[in-house]
Parts: sequence; C-alpha cells; structure tokens
Amino acid sequence: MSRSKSQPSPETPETPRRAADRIRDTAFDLFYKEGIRAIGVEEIVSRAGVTKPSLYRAYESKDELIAAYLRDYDQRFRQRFEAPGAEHPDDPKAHLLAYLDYLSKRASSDGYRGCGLTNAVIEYPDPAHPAHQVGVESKQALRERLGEMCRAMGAYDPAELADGLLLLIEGSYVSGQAFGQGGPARVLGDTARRLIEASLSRPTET
Amino acid sequence: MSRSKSQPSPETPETPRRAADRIRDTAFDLFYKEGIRAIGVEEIVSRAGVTKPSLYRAYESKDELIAAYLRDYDQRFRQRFEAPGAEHPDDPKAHLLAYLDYLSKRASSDGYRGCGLTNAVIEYPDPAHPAHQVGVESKQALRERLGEMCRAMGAYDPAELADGLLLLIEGSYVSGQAFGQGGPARVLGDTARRLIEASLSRPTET
DNA sequence: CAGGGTACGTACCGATCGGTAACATTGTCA
DNA sequence: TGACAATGTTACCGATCGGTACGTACCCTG
Repeated sequence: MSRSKSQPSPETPETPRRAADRIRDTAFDLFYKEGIRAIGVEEIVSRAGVTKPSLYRAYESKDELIAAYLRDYDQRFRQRFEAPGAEHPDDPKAHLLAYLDYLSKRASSDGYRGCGLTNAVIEYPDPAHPAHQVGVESKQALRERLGEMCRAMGAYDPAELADGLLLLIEGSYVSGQAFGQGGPARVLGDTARRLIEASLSRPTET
Repeated sequence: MSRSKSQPSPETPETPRRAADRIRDTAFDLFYKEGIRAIGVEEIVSRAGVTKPSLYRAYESKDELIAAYLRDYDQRFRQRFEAPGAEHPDDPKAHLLAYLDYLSKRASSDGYRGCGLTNAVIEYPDPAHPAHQVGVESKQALRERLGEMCRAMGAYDPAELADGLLLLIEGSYVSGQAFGQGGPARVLGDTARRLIEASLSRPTET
C-alpha cells in the first residue's frame, strides 16, 4: 500500500522531488532571505539534500542560478502585482491601490526582506553582471506598467505620477527591511492615494 | 631643504598619509562603489598601498572596519542633509526641499550608487550584524529628523508625512542605482512638493 | 650610543569559495 | 532482461577568504 502509487509520476510533486527542483526552491529561499552573496553553493546543495554536481548539471554556474532565481522572482512578482486586477477590471486606480495596500501591510511587518530584484541590483552594482541586468529589466518593465496604469487613470502627467509611485514602492521595499514592524511603509497606501489625487488634475502653481 | 619641514607634523595631510588613514579612505571608496561583501581586505590594503597587519592594527576585524565606514558615511550624510538649512534658517520646508532637489539630481545621474547605509542594511539582513545595526540606527535618526521638520512646517499628521517623504527618499536611493540617468528620482522634488502641499491641511475624504 | 616605543612589512594559517573529473545508481523502454 | 540515458555521489581542484605570528626599520629620549 505504501508504494502502490507510482513513484515516477511527474505530476505528483511530493516532498522529495527532483534534485534540480529542490535546488531551485532552496536557492530561492536562501538567496531571498539571506542575500545572494552571503549564500555559497555548498550551503544550497546541503540544505536541498543534494550535492554540488547536481547543481552544476542543472545550471552552468552560480551566476546562472542567480539569474534563474531572479527570473523566478520577477514572475512571482508580476503575479502578485497583477492579481488584484481581477477584482477591479477596467479600474487601474483601484487595482493599483489594492496592490499598494497589500504591499504596505507586508512591508511594514516584521522579518520583511524587501524585493529580491532590488536587493540583487544593490548586491551586484556592476551593470555587466546578470543579476544586475535581470533586476534592472524587471524594474524597467514595472516603470512602464505603472505609466500605463497612470495614463489609464487619467493622470495629468502619467510618467511623472508613475515615477512618483515607483519611488514610494521602492522606498517601501527597502525601508521595510530597515524598520520592520510599524515602519514607514505603513503609510504607503494613504500616501499613494494623496499623491494620485493631487496628480489627476493640472498641478497647482505654488 | 627637503626635510627642513618637520615630517612628523600631524597637521600636514600629504598624499602618502598614515596607513590607517589610507585604509579608511580606500575602504570607504571601495565599499561604497563595489559593495561591502564584494570587497575583501586584501583588495583594500593592496589598493591603499599598505599591508594586512596595518589594517588589523587599526581595526579589530573587517566587521569593525565596515562599521567605521558606515559611521563615516552617516556623518557625511548628515552634513549633506543639514547643509541647505544654513541658507533657509527657520524654514524647514525650504531646507528639506533644497536637499531633495539636490538628491533628485544626484540620484538621477549616471553611476549613482545610492545610500551606503541603505545598501549595507540590504547586504547584511541579519539584525545582529554591526553593519545592519549602524544602518538602521541612522535610518531611525533620519525618520525622527524628518518628523521634526514636518511638525515644524505645520503638517496635519507630521509622522505620516515624514514617513511618506522617507519612502520617496529611500526610493530615490535605490531606483537611482537601477535606472541611472533619467530615472524616477528625477521627480523627487516635484513629487515631494505635491505631497507636502496635500499634507498640510486636513486630509480630504475620498 | 644604548634602549624602547611606534609603525610597517614578510610570510603564512585554516576555512571556504566556485567548480569539476570520475564513478555509482537509477528509471525507462525495447 | 539488457542497454542506454539521466541522475546522483565521492573526492578533489586552485583561488581567495578573514586573520595572525614574527621580524625589521625608524625616531625620540637618555
């Protein structure tokens, strides 16, 4: 009975999965929580319960594993970002604010580690490094997506509002790590609302 | 003639200074530009033109050198932040906006590396690590200082406005690194003005 | 000319880094 | 059942990590 079920079934992701998958998942967790440079390949494979050659058959180098981790992170981020859109079809403002409220809560709670992509860009300032490149590409895509949404919500200067919101988002990512619970990210939602309201009409002359 | 001047004079900081000073300055540059974890002590001493024992005579460990670098950075930051106040005595809003305009320009130009303290918190997520601690302490001080200024400029909810501005500032630090010239930080000044204006009076009900 | 304190360099330590060659084991399908 | 391909394992590589024991040149004071 214990083994009546076919073990090699590829659609039953049991706890002890394929080595490559375990490596990917373990690397994701460790890279994100501890930082990329802080984690060696030895620690990844030992925590994943496999050995180094298994890692190097699945990935050409640590740098490629890093890039794969960041592409994974980017994909998951886009899901988190777009998910609230399902409940607010054709309402980009409500969609965006729903994500910001969610992020606000997450980023002002204890143990938050920010955005893996932002962290990677900081850990690898060299623009030639794959980690830097994947991070930057994701941020550029986010900037464009925000511009799109701000245009759709009728902002007076969509690109400017998008950049302002991007500053608030990135600020939440990093200050969430520095302050933990009760950090500045708690005001993200209200601040974004205020900024959006003030950016829909023509700017008032000071 | 060549040595008529007393060599051991401590008040003539010539180019080849004391080893400890060269180490401090070199470590500052390298840690800031390349990242702390990316730079080994070997590279610091070789670029400084000294040897390792000189480093370990001045600093107990690499961690202590890191902490010293961050304390240095914090000191220089406070100077940059407070400097515009001299031209705007008793006008915290003008003072703050002057700094933000300056930061906006710096953070949206090429090769910007952000805030060394923010970067350190991200590179060392462990709250027990000295680098993390020094970084967080500096950020907490900044948060309080911003709250002070917002109170002085008559904000309706000073703490909330201060946190919103802190998000914009931190966002400028990190996005400056990801986007380089023309990045989102270009809107920092205008966005902060808009946010401040919208935060002086009672928040409008939406 | 001692003598001692200061300041710096030579040479080395064990540990860990990313990465690999060679071998053992397993599952799949004819 | 036998053969192949995929996957896992043991043991090791040179390079670099942070850190140190020890020797030496220098200068001021007596």
